[in-house]
Amino acid sequence: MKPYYITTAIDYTNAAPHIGHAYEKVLADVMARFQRLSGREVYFLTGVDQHGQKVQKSAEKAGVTPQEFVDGITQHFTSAWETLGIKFDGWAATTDNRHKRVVQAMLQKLHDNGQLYKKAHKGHYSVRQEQFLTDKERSSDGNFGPEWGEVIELEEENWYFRLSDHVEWLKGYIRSHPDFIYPPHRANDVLNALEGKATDLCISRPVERLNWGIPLPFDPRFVNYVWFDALTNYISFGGYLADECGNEGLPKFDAIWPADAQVIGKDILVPPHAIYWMTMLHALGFTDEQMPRLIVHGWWNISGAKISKSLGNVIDPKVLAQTFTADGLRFYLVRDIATGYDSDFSEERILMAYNKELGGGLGNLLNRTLKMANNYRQGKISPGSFDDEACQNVRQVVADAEAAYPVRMNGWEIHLGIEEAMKIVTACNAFIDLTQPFKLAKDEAQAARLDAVLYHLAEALTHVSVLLSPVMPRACAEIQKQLGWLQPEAFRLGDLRWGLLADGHQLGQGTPVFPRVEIAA
RNA sequence: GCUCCUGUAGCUCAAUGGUUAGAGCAGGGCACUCAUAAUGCCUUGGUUGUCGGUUCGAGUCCGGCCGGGAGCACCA
Repeated sequence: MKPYYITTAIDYTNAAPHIGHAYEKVLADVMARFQRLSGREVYFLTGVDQHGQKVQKSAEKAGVTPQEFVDGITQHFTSAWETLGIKFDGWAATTDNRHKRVVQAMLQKLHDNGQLYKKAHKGHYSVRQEQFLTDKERSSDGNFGPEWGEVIELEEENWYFRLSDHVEWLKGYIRSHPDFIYPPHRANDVLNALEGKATDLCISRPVERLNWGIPLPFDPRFVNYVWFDALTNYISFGGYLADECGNEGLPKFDAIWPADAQVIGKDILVPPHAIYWMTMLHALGFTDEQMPRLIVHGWWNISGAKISKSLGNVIDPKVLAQTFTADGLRFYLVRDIATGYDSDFSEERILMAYNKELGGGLGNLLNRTLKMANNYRQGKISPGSFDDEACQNVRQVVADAEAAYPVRMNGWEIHLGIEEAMKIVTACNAFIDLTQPFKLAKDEAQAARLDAVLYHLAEALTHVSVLLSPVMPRACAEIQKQLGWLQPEAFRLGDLRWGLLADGHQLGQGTPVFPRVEIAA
């Protein structure tokens, strides 16, 4: 099976990352880790979009070169991803020379094939914003508002991509490939946007207006503008045209393409990814079988401005990670939203998810299990010979969860996959209250039963630690450390079976993995 | 304006046209003491936005109205 190639949108290096950036990367990272755990080879690409006018202007304002400026902002991203445990294989920075070479080679190819042409455009131009204005920019009275400053008539030559040549193909492709976009209802938006007259895509800016970009190889008076630069990262850093461009240190393109998942936000589906990106690939000669799959996620809405009072700036992922640990934040970000839909970020909810589900549920289960095992058996456990309905039920819950979990995860229903794993936690806590091992310990005649109960708890927890490891890699490693069980490097989901802990297994000491967070109201 | 989605418990959401519309959280009560004031059990709570239609039967299908949201290609 080909490696699982997963990408995220590359973030614009104009400002530091916020919770939305973090969510997308966590979502992709969870899927990448899940696929690795499933035994699939994975290539996970993420990165930053460093060119463009906003960067050029911000750098001028800051009195530094554009490269110095983007290097600074880029560090905010890389350090945030390190904090959050985002484990990517490839880093796509659009100022990377390997990327520039591919963009130029690609543009040259399209130029040679007659897919690009030059024409003059006359329209309303905002001097202050340095951009042409469309009717959408007009205010309700039909004029351009004061925010645009002086608006003049301007004629300018630019290069265009024959996007309209590929629209009919795209419509047919979307209709015949229901899996192209997840969730599928988004495809309607694309088809709706494709109704009406198709127009071509402007892909350049004169160097006088924009110089912070990649020059067109066949016309150096122009710089490439946005899409053929930013979107191309998915293939340039995947090894596309690597031989021809002399690029090294990249994957074998034929081996990893097409992307199994291009994780993007709903704001950049139409038109960039669903229309520009797809027609670009088609123009380059990619076949239907070589088209990527788009995973479109929703947004975290910040409802009301008052939620950050007691937490400080709540939308800064680093602050949240400090309060709830990186894994606590990762858990919340994929637990409290359904992929493709929006959710409201709420301080109350993240506090609840952390304290109740992780602290009171999973963490406390581990802690009470380890304390009892250490108090009654010096931490040494044995399955023993005792069995009853309660024990069987625990094993059944584990088996059911492990059957449902990969189905949910593969279908991008991460929150439901998590729910499956948490069912084991709930069942184990009920199992303790039912069997009352702390009472069994006082009765020597119940020794065999106590052995069975303790073993079932520790074994079930081991399984949970594997299932949740894509979501909370560090916390699950800590849980496994306390359980005295080291997950083998090559351990896969398919290796999960009852009896991971050997007879006589020595458990470690328990320390709260998710210490309770107290927040003053 | 055009296209599409949506309205179910305080909140977030489930319910191939078929028993008495379910679950989690929040709220209330009880139990327990191994554990991070943790856990378990029980429980209150709904005229399914509204009006009409189709049907033996409608949360589900159709239409109107009211409310919420999304998208509509040379904006990054």
